[in-house]
Amino acid sequence: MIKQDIERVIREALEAAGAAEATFTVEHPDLGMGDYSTNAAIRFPGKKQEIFSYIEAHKPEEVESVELAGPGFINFRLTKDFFKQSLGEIIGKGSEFGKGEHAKGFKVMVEHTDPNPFKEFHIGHLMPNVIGSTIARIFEWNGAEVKQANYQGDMGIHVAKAVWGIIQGEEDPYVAGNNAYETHKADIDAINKKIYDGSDPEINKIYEEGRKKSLEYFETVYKRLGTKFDFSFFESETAPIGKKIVEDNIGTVFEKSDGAIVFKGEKVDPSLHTRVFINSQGIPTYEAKDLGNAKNKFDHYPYDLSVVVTGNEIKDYFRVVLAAMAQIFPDLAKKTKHLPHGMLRLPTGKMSSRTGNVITAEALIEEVKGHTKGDEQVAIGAVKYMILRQGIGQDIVFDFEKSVSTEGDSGVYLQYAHARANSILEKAGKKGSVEGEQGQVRAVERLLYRFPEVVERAGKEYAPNYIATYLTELAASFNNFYAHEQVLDDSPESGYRLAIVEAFKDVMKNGLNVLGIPAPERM
RNA sequence: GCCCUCGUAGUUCAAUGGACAGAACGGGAGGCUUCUAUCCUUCUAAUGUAGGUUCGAUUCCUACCGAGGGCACCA
Repeated sequence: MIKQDIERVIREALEAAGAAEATFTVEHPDLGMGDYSTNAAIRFPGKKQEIFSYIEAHKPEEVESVELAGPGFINFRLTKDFFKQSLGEIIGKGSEFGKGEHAKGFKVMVEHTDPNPFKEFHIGHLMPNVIGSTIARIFEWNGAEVKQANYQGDMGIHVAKAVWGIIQGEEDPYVAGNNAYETHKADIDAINKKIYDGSDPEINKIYEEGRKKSLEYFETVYKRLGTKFDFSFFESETAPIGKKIVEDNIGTVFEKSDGAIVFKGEKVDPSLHTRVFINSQGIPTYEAKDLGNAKNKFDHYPYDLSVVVTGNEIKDYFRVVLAAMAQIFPDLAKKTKHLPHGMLRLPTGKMSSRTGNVITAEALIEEVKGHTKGDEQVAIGAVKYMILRQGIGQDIVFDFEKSVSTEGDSGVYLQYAHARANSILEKAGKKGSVEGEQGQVRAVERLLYRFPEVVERAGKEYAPNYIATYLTELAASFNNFYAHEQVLDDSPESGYRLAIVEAFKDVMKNGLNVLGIPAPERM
């Protein structure tokens, strides 16, 4: 609202200065410089005074002062009344504050986590799970209709390896099968084919039992993490769909090569490469299944945007699949956004696992829980925050001490600030009031009203860390405010200060909700 | 060999082409403790190298150095 008003005045000023075509930005500068800032005048050194004067003379009523600073930035400082109103708005909207409509009517499918049955739910699955479900919530907060999908590899060589391991009576079937693949390749490949065509009743039975058990185990993990999927898709269903799509396009999109059916990506773009879509045994590979998956997902839910969250080691692979898809389903390819994330690493020697080199997600949570007095909510929040605090494409080195630190950059710090605000309100035993005397505008007030903009930007740029960073800054400014201002006294301003506490509590709670971090009322 | 990604304080991370490159932890110095596992103030310290584009570059371009990932029947 206010931002649009400022933009309008700037445009008028540029027109008046004969620079109607100029582009400019309006953004939040550092707190000390004001509430909004524009670079509109910077390109016109000769006219900056003229532009500035126009803006100053026509400033929106919510703007208290305008100043020309630095190399030509124009900074806007908002009125105390504006903050008073925004505080009232936050308290009035409560748990709705921050919800926007910029993605209203938009159907989004977010596919994430994608664990493979027969294998462990390891720490590598924590990344897509936490990031994917948060992206989904951010879109929801921006007004979109969102469905979350889990796409699971219940078919393929990795499953054949595990089934082989089960037949051998191995304690850890997948690891055993994987180790034995070089020496028993023919056997395992044969099992793979049998699983695919379902021709062997004995293998079918082993397969079905293992699959069921595995999926039940995943459900317990989702419950713990707070993930709810709207759809569960499996490679066993996308395989035939994908296979048919590929077969229908042989000669046009795909070609035969050494008995396999391949897509030559380099013919479209030299930075792409050739990939096999149906192998020489006639079994569709992951590539073909992904093609089938895209169509299958759209058939279940006609999305405007399909976000696929996976590890970034698959980035180049996905580009090739998308290039093939662009020739078959150009519309779906255009709607697909691949979101690669980094790896979650542990400091060396920090944890070891009995089963090979795999560390399960639950083992990590338990380890963190050991540092949180056994508090599950705090542990989950700590893990999620560590993942969300940084850019999603980067690898993370999980620091146990830091993750549960009560100060600084951690989930606990945010949860604690929220619980503390709650506790203050409870102790006050009364509602805050924006009608009281206001006093100085503090950093907390300057930050609170920005929350909806932060959520919007996080959605546009697929960047949950914007929200995490914002919340941390907000919590710090709140702690500062609390340390220096009397909230629980009888001064004329105390009612208003209490209102700040209340608004802070709402924004922090909403922020934690968007990130999927538990926000206990008390700790 | 080719294709991607990434090199920022001692450490872990930020920075839609903008103003003195921000935080947090660590380390130094103080203070507060009303409300938990406190918290606050202050000091310390960084853009891998060399060019280029720009009024302005951590950001864009080129080369080099260094790390990681990928490159046909795995996912």
